[in-house]
Amino acid sequence: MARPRKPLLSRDRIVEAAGELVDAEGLEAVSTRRLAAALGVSGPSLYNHFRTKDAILEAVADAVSARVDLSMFDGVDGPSDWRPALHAWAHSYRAALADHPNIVPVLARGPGRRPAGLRLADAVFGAMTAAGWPPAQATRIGALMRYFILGSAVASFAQGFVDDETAYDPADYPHLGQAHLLADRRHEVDEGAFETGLTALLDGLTLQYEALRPEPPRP
Amino acid sequence: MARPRKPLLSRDRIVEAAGELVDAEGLEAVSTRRLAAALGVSGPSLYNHFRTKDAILEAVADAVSARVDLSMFDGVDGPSDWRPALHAWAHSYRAALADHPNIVPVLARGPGRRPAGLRLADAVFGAMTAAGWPPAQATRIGALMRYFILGSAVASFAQGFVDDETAYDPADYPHLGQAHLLADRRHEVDEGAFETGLTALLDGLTLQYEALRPEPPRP
DNA sequence: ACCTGAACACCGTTCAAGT
DNA sequence: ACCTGAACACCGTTCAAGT
Repeated sequence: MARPRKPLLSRDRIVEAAGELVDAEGLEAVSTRRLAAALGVSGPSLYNHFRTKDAILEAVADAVSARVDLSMFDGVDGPSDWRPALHAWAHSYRAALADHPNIVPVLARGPGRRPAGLRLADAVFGAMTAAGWPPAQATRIGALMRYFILGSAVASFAQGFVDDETAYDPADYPHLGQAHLLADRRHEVDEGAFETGLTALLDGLTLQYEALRPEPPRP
Repeated sequence: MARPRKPLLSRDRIVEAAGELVDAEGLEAVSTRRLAAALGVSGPSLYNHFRTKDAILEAVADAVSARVDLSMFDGVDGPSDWRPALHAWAHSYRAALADHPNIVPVLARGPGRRPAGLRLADAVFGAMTAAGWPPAQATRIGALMRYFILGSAVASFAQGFVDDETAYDPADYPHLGQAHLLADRRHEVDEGAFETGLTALLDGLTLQYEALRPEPPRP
């Protein structure tokens, strides 16, 4: 066959298959030939729909961003709204990344020109300024939340340790006696740390917010 | 030449050259052939000193971990010490990563069996427990600090936006009108966000610490 | 022990050729 | 317009051969 009457491929089909391959086997497993084979097509065909392999991965990443709920920012317009919105958003964001951890390194490169990534950045910034944060602070909040959430997805703590008791010699690492157990409890550990960190972050931001708009002095 | 009387290579020389290549041209630029050429040697020679290319990158990453100052944890043994220690450590850690941003994705995979990475995890955990944090909380602090610090290095906010005004159509992204300026001010923006986030995190942890050991009730 | 060139099974991407 | 096979310049890694 040369050209079929109905196109065999579409951008959507390619992105879907690429996403499945990334989820199942990781970023390194995605080659144009492997992906094409999964779609029943030859390697170079993909280049009729995307300029590069990287553009395909960007599209996969953006599809993940698109699943992050932003609706909690809609009603934000005062001092009492921003905290719960940020909390709910952070959890939605993290959940989306946890569903597709292998693509996170691509997301970490930034929104660039990816529409869903940009919508996300726009929504946070808009909501924080609406809540009364000065623009420079709103930018910082968007940035630091990004650090924490992406960091939690890309730099899992528990998963970073090896499930091998002998790897952690007490003579070298006196406090890592239990570290080999982390791998087993990794969801528990990483989720606990995420919630603890998120709460600390929001508590700390609340202090800064209150310092920004001081209570009227009591008589 | 076949085998020279003095070895041409050593693990240290390889790690040093690999680090320079990563810093100068990025992770993707490191191929065994390119690295070997920089060392005046043929590709397969490297396999006499490292089992895989990945092991070389792990060694480069560990050399970066080794430059993180841990001395501030030495004297920690009470309630007033942990916060400044954590603050100083976070800055030292971030500075080390900022010097070698291209290797951060390798570091993000976790300490695994890398000695410097393990020493770092050991020191934080040891200091937090010494300061009176319960072990489960100490683990969480190590994890959440890791998320934030690695996240700030791997998921730069300012660098994530494109330096192109037309990329951010106000109709699509009403609040990103200034986003194209972020690239220019990226150090300022990312450093400001890091400090703001770190302060918030430590403020929040301080609240948790105080809740843990309540003040003796006032009569 | 430590280096070499040849070889293997892969890559991403280009391009002329087909319909 | 959209697919194909052939081709190019690369990869990581193995291995027999050399000293």
